[in-house]
Amino acid sequence: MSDLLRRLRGRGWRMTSQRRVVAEVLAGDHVHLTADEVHLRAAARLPEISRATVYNTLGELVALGEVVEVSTVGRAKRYDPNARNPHQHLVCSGCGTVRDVHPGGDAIGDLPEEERFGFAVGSVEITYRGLCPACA
Amino acid sequence: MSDLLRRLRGRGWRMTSQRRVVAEVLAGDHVHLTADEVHLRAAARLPEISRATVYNTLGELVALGEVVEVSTVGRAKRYDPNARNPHQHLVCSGCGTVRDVHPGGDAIGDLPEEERFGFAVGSVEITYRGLCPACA
DNA sequence: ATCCTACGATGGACTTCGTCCAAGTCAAGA
DNA sequence: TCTTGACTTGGACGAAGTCCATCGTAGGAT
Repeated sequence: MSDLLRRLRGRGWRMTSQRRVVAEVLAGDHVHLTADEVHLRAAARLPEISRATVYNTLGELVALGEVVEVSTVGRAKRYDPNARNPHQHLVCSGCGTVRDVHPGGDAIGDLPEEERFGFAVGSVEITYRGLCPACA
Repeated sequence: MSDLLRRLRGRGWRMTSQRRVVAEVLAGDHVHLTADEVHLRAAARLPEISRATVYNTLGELVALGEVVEVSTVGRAKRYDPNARNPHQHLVCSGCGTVRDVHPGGDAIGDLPEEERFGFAVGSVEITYRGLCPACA
């Protein structure tokens, strides 16, 4: 939506048709797409867009904090456009569905000083695993 | 260690020199190695061992629950031989090093009922990210 | 102890995911 | 409208991992 586009413009992003299309694809559905899926959907609107541009743009969106990379075990990275609303993921071990969840608690605070090994801990990523109603 | 080897043998694993070497490499240090590092170390003892065999063996160890795959964003998978002792991970965003940590708190309990969407939540995986002293 | 055979190992081709680069294009400020 | 440097392109490249036909061998059978 233009919300995202407006924010990007406000940060001095040079607006090109390619970047607009990628941003629109991401904002369109709140699904977790792979880079290739983003490219596919972007190409539906702008056939000449190149893979390199999609990768570049996704990387920039991640750097700007507008999108989060979701690490999936073994497969291609997925991009989560819901970055402004901090959340975690609940994954069905049966069918792979991903849902956004908002646990309470303070996971970073739960890591004791002596377990930090001098690291500057900046973020925490929590993945709940289980079976969805359909798979149970 | 022969602990691991004994368990594997007990499960009907056909013991070959390649599998023994891979298991020994993993059990040797409690470090989180990539498949390539495992191959490198295994080849130091058994020069002819192939990459495919290392991948196969690691996959089997994971399937048997003896080793856990650590998903790292954008880097090669790492293999954690410490699967029998539940723990979480602290990952350096700079160099990719992984350390085992034991946070307090009750992450599963922190997920409210209305955020579970009817899932039977069985486990939680927490990854802390930050910069290690060397990369900071 | 030796023989058999199905399971495991091999290595090279292949796939997937992603990055890099030189050259061309174009958004937006002057 | 002109200029310029940021952006895009496509193809080569690279890293990680899988596949497969063939060969070797662990370990049960004899």
